[in-house]
Amino acid sequence: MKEQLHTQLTEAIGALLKEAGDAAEVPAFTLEVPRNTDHGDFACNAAMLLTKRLGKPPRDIAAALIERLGDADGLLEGTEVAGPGFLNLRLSTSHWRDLVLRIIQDGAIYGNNSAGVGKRVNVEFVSANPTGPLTVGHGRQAILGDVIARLLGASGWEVTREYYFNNGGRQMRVLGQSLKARYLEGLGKAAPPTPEMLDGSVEEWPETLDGLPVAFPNGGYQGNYLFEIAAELRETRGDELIEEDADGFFRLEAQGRIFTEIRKTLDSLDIQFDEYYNESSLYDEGKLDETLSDLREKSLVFEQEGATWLRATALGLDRDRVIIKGTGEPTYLFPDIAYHREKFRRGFDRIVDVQGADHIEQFPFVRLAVAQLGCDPERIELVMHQFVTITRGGEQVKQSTRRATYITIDDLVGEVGADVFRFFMIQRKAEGHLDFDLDLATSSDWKKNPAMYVQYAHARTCGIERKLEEQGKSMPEATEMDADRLVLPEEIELLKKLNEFPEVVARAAEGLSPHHVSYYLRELAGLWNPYIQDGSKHRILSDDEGLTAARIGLALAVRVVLCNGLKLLGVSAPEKM
RNA sequence: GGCCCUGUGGCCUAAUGGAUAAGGCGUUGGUUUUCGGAACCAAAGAUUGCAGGUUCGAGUCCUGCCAGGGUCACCA
Repeated sequence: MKEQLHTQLTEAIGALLKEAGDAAEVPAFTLEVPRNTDHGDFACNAAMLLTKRLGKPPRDIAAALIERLGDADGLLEGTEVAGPGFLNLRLSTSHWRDLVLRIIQDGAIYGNNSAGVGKRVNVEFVSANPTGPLTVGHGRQAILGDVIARLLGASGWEVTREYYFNNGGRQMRVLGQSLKARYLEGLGKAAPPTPEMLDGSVEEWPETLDGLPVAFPNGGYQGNYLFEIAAELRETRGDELIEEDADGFFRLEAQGRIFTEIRKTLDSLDIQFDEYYNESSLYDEGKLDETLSDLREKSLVFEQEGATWLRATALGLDRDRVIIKGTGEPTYLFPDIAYHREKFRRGFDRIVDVQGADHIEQFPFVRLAVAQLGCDPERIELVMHQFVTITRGGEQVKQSTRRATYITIDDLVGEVGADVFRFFMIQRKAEGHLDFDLDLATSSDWKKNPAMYVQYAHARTCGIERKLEEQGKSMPEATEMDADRLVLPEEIELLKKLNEFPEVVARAAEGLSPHHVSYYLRELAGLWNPYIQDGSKHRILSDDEGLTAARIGLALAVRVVLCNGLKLLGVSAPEKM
């Protein structure tokens, strides 16, 4: 419908330009739903864009356009010139009549669009190293990535959700050492570090304490989960693992168990991945060597002080970076470049990386490096998100990774539930700081809790159907739902809101901005809850059968949109609360 | 110090370059005390951090400054 209007406008503008002897292309004008409802259902800015080319005042051009547009084949009921030269277009009533029926008929697919049909997108998110439980920061990323994937899916894209499993490097080695230390400590074969050593006030650690060696590495992982794994190992294996390698058995054991826990956590949030891309496969398949020699061919690699460097300054960046350490081990950056190149080779039209603010510095290096390898850098997009703070009782909860006093996703989901957790995590745009207010999330005053406010709006639409049943009446046929009977201002408001949904989805998907959807749902619920609340003003189930059918139609349409919207957010749409 | 992100009513925030900057929380004043179990209406509250610039038009884009956060590893 919007497309039709757009086409008609383009034709009218083209005709106008031709008349004026201007053969150039029609400029890209906007056709949008104005904030102010007095400005019609759509507003177009074309006239103002043409002032220079036509040398006429914008309002005159607008008037000429209106003349040529007419009623756009019955689509429009009113057109007018407004403000500095906007074209305000009002849709004919038949459109509103059709809307309710269309929503009900489309059902689960209402709101979808075809922007990405035939194209493939890769969304990489979480990608946490299995060194410990997922924290709240990972949680934000998990929900962001998942909802972005859902939005792109609703826009016709073929989506691959990917988790980059990065199990090489020093961190994992330290993890193995930490686990082995806990194991030995429990057997009385090693001494645990003192609290002073752990909190960083002792720089040089002693090799022994009370005659026992200190096995725990400086900077090791202090979380309780390692004690638990170690205890389990002692229970099942006794002391037979003493000779096992920290970087072998213990590292793999820790990695395996922790990753299992991570997947459990993700599962509890209803997040599944299509692909766990293993860093080590880049080594096994020679992708690193290949990338290195290709970069070398471009003179982007040099040796210095025993290490191999990427000449990033040649790409306009402010410093060069080591890609292979003096030890022969690659840094994080190197496989990451090869990895992104592989994403291109795997045939994705669009590559989306969801990353935390701490990772941001990495991105320009990867992007410019793969660009040198023949990949179109425009096709990689970064969704960067700031961190999450948690507030309880009006005070910020202190978090420290080093001391392992962080709050995990499991903690939080256990407290507020997956639905509230998900909704809260996409309430703000990604680049902004997010404060997770536990008092609000667990509040018994549910009206203040936006997740439940929206869910409740959905439950209420279902309540009407139950009520209908109680009264022993049957659901009216779709054809009886005559939206012409919906004439109250609040009903028109609702119809317009429902009409907006597909555009909200399209915009959120294109801009990789899930928060548009949560805002929209909050607004729709904000219209619907008061409407249904005040039964005296506009009863839905009344003696007037025609009106009843029309309002049931409205309720069903609202239900469809709330349900679809919540589904995009991965939040359940309960029929009863 | 370099680079990145963010500055919007008292608080939290929204706004594909569009018209009178939109919600929620809180505050104040009414209405309602009942349902289809989470009430409604109204009011107050803003120089969109500051100063320039770009143009028909800037919260949005550009430059400089100020403030907060992040990051500047042969960590990941």
